[in-house]
Amino acid sequence: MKPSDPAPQTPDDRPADPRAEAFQGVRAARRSELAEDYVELIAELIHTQGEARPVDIAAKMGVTAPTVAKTLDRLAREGLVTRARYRSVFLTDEGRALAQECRRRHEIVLRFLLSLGLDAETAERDAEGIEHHVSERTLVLFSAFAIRS
Amino acid sequence: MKPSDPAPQTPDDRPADPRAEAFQGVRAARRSELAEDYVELIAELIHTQGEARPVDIAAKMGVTAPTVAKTLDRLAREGLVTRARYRSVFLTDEGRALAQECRRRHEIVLRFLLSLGLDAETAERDAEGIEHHVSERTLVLFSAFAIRS
DNA sequence: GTGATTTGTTAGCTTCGACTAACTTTATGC
DNA sequence: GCATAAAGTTAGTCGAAGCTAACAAATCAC
Ligand SMILES: [Mn+2]
Ligand SMILES: [Mn+2]
Ligand SMILES: [Mn+2]
Ligand SMILES: [Mn+2]
Repeated sequence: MKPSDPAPQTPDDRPADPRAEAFQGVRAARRSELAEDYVELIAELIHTQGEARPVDIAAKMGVTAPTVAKTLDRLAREGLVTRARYRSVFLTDEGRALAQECRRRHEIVLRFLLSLGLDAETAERDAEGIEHHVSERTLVLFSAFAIRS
Repeated sequence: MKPSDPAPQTPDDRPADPRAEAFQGVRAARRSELAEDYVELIAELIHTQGEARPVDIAAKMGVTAPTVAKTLDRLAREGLVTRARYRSVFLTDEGRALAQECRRRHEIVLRFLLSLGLDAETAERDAEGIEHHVSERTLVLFSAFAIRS
């Protein structure tokens, strides 16, 4: 009869499966990871060096200069940084807020791993990846554990 | 100029910066994340349903069927799965080994988060992302903590 | 001030991971 | 057995993130 009446199994963008929701959440986090690492690093460079130059960003990130340039353009498009040709990079208010939030998370995760007994180098490496995948709830527990230990 | 620069030159493909190494490690982990989630899920489907069908993979992953098809082709190219047109998917020995390893990590991270006091839903969601960024050393500490608590 | 070095940009290439649209094959219902 | 529904595939698009090569601008050394 009518092949279009019952709306069978995929009601629009509903996953309907808790697992699918988890994976979608992870994919969403993955999309913001790079922006987060960039603004965090830019804030740090501005703080320690006085300015954030693309060449330093490239060195710290371990990528080439053109990669940095393209990414910075994207961040500018997204309103996180401002830049002028051949000049160093600045954070917008939004970028600065994000950087601060990221730094906080990074710190919490790092201190937590260290308080668990992990060596500094591994802790830094793990934290750099984990920080983008911890919920606010988990951060609360991490903080509590680190303080109490 | 800044005389505080510790690494004045970048001779080969050497990062020379510990931070850059961390970021490169994270990027490497990112590249295997999807393959890991797929083989883990495929193993689970084979175990619980008897077979791993693309339609079920798509539902659990929360993506569309063509996305699954393309990813499965890539996994086949990489020697992790085998497939025949219109048939369900099988793991190679290598794929099965990877799946087992991933399941182990996933379990450790999940149990750790739960033992910290996190609710089940958030724990599952966080574990799905974190699992790809924990070193073996960290896993040891996670296991020890979960057992001890 | 000029030449060399460093830094930054642009163009173009590649792979990945997502999507939609359109099609084919397989399975189901009756 | 056949029509229809479900599952799977193919083709094509898009943006992100990496790279190299080549060039332009800025800065340094002197
Ligand atoms: Mn990070
Ligand atoms: Mn960080
Ligand atoms: Mn995962
Ligand atoms: Mn997993």
